[in-house]
Amino acid sequence: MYRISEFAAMTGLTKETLRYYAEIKLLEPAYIHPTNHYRYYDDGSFFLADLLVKLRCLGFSIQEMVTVMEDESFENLEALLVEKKNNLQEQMDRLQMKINEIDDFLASGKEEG
Amino acid sequence: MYRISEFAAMTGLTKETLRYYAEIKLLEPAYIHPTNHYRYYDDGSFFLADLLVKLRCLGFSIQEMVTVMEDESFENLEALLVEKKNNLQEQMDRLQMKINEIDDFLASGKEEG
DNA sequence: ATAAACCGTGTGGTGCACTGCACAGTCAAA
DNA sequence: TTTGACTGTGCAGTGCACCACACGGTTTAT
Repeated sequence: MYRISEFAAMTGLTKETLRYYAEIKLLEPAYIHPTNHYRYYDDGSFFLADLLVKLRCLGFSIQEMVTVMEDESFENLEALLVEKKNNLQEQMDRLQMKINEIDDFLASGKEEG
Repeated sequence: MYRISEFAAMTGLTKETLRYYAEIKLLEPAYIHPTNHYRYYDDGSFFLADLLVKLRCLGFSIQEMVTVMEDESFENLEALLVEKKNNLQEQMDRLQMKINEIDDFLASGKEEG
């Protein structure tokens, strides 16, 4: 069982983020001391926190991560990953369109100037 | 000279956005009535507003647009567009990396499952 | 026993780019 | 002249994902 600071160091999340994740029930401590309310995390918590860090890095929003965590068997995870991938692909397409627009903009500027 | 609602309809910006842009001196009305403080816009305003809409669509932040507008001759515009294009390219690269990570994630999941 | 380090709660702040609302003055048409 | 549409100001709120801080209790090491 790890206390919040130790667990923060293990996961790369800050203490504040861990408290926040507990508050919104995204990642609840494995155990909370009944009198002093200290949060304790275990190796199961670590597995989940590690997954959250990965998902966050992939661009998952808090709400999407909540959806992932709500399904303890993670059966939805693959579908959500595929969905996120499509999402990212659309973002890329939009960025490419903007780059093309800038190129047009620059080209038209050169003709006039 | 156009009043704010008419100008909003012309540009596609909302009245509130126009007031906000005036407040932060991104796009100031061509004329402000001295007693009732009504904002009036003209065709020069329209040219600028149209540019702002395009830049916003390209992903320019307010601060970047302010930088563009500060230079009335728009001599910096081309350099800023090139910079923004590189910026967008980097964003695309990061997105591609995330897509690759998801593919790895999905592939590793298939092996184990 | 005491000091340092740690933990809790609660609340407010951050940055971005607006949006919404209340209240009040103003203008245009009938 | 009255009604309704329009405009102004000022300020609070939005969503996201936290961060910072004050204040006070707890634990750990010396």
